[in-house]
Amino acid sequence: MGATMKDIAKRTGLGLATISSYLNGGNVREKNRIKIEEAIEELHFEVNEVARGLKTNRTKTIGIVIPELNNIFFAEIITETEDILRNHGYATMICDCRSDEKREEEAEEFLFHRRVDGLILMPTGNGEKGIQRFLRAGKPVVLIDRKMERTDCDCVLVDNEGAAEEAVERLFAAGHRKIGIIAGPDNIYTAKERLSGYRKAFRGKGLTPEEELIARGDYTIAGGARAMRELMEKNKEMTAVFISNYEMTVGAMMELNDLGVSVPEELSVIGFDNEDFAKALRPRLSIVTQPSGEIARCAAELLLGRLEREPARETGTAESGNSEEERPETVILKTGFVEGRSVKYL
Amino acid sequence: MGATMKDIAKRTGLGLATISSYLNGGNVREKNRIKIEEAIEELHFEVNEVARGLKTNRTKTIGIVIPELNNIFFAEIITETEDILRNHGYATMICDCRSDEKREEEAEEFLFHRRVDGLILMPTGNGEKGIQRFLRAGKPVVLIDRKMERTDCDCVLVDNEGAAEEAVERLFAAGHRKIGIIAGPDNIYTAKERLSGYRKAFRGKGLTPEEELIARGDYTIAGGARAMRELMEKNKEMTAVFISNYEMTVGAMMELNDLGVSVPEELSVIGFDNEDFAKALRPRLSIVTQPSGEIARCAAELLLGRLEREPARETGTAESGNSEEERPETVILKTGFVEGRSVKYL
DNA sequence: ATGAAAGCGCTAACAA
DNA sequence: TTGTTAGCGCTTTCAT
Repeated sequence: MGATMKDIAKRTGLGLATISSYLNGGNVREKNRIKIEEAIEELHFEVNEVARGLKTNRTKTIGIVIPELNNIFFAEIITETEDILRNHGYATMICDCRSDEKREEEAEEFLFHRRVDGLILMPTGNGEKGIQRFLRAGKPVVLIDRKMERTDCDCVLVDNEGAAEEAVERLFAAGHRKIGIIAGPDNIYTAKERLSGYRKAFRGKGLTPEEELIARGDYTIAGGARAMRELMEKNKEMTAVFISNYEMTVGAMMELNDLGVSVPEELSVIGFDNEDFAKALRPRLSIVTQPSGEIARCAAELLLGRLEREPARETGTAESGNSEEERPETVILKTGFVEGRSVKYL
Repeated sequence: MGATMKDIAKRTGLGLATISSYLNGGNVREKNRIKIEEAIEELHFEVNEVARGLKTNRTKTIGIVIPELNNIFFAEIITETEDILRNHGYATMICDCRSDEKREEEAEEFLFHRRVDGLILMPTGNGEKGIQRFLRAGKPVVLIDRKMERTDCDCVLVDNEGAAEEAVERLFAAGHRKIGIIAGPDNIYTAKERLSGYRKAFRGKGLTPEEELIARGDYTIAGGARAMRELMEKNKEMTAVFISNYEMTVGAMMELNDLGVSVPEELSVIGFDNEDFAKALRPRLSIVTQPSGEIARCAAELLLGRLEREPARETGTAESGNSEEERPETVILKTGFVEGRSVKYL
């Protein structure tokens, strides 16, 4: 089932090359063009991209590995990326690794076997093995959200440290001093940076935060709830909290609900990400926002750029061609802040 | 770059068929097995699934077309589906068509050209053209969330009408009579069903809802907000509202915030989907929930079932083989209800 | 158990 | 401009 170019050739009495030429926008005599188009119509011919991919060694497919699809921040990035890539003729294969390092590596292997032309990765683990495989094959890799020290590829980040610092500074500016933080797991890049920004804000005031004010969440809703409870129990004098990712923000707000703590009267709160959620809360939550669209555009641009520049270089020769252009780039984007009514001015 | 089976054959002195046999779990003399494994190791050989797909006419890839990836309900289904499929060796190509019929059809064409083995579709439009293309080629299609009258393929739905009816009945049971609804666009299957359930609940009480109590949203956050405002303006006596999808629930709650309406004192509310959101609100929101995991499992199961049953039937012969098994199935799943504190007992 | 050879549907020289 | 031909990397008869 499914007509092939050969069928079209036979039907029109033309050669394979002519059909191929037509299909790829080459010059074909008007008369033949019409014949070909008729044949295509009648035989319901549709190009087989798989065969094309085998021949050209380019599948026009990009792999995306993501910790959780079921996470609005990542999902937003993916949507936009997929859109851009598809507009450039690229399909995307998405693998959700459920924040599991092993599954992440399996996904990379899986995608490599399917010969995707490039990889967009929001890393869960620190394993470079999967990435190196791509790099060695001359396939571009773009990291999103998290940096990996030793790996040589493009990278799109936001200024996590600055974002956290600014958020905490706002709390200071509102007169707060006993400011808690719900931090993330310390093996995650963004979590480290955000905690570091929190500390930096204290340092800027010549202060050092008490250790009890720092609660560890695990970037999940449940973890955020747990951390908030812990914070409330250990810090009777705490007047404000900064929550360092979206899921934990949801969890923390749930917990405050359960505890019957009123915001901002009894506790001021600044959360993270997802404007829609923030606006639906009462009172509206002040949050740090990340530019997901811009992140997606940057990542897609970096990837497409390399894809067009290096025409599937077959040889893995160490010598780099166009020196400047080939160097990995790191783009750092600014975060935003959306003011709600969850911070009380003391 | 990248070793091929031919390289392994040369290296080991064996024939291509033997390597292929080894790779596909066939029987190979112990001695040769070791040789092959060594060669694979040294040459960094990795199977080329593209070539395999061309030969076998099965890409082991499933296409998914979805209205909005950036929508928690769909995203949850996708995550689970992708997981199951990948565990069965299938990759998934996801296309977000942004609730646009034209883009939906483009996506279907796009995926067909890439020769995906099957399609999971959460339809936006009513165009059957894209689907027919798959069906004609003997490729299974599973519809999720929305039925299409004239199309002959498997389908996984929830009991939308029943869910809405039950929700409204609960409001009746709490003593409400002036119950509004934020309905969805009437060209969307689920929206029609849910509105119908609302009407049915009234009928069950021997009543008919006033038309002013029915506001049209468009299944978006902004639309939900708009509809809620409209409802509040037109119905001064309204004591309760049922909101018929998640995005509109978020929007409606935002609007109630802005209007300073307190829930449930001034207005009782039942929303839709997303337990996490519902629990983070104050007071907790009562909601109808959909079994996204189960939907995903059903869809994957139906698809994999057909994929295994019909071994890429080449011929498009009209006669159906195993009569019973081939008939399209429609699965209708039950919705759930999570009780919050957003309904006042009058 | 293994090898030889044909071919999946396409592209890309090279000729004509 | 068009036709011929040789693969891309794999699976799959059919022999051996």
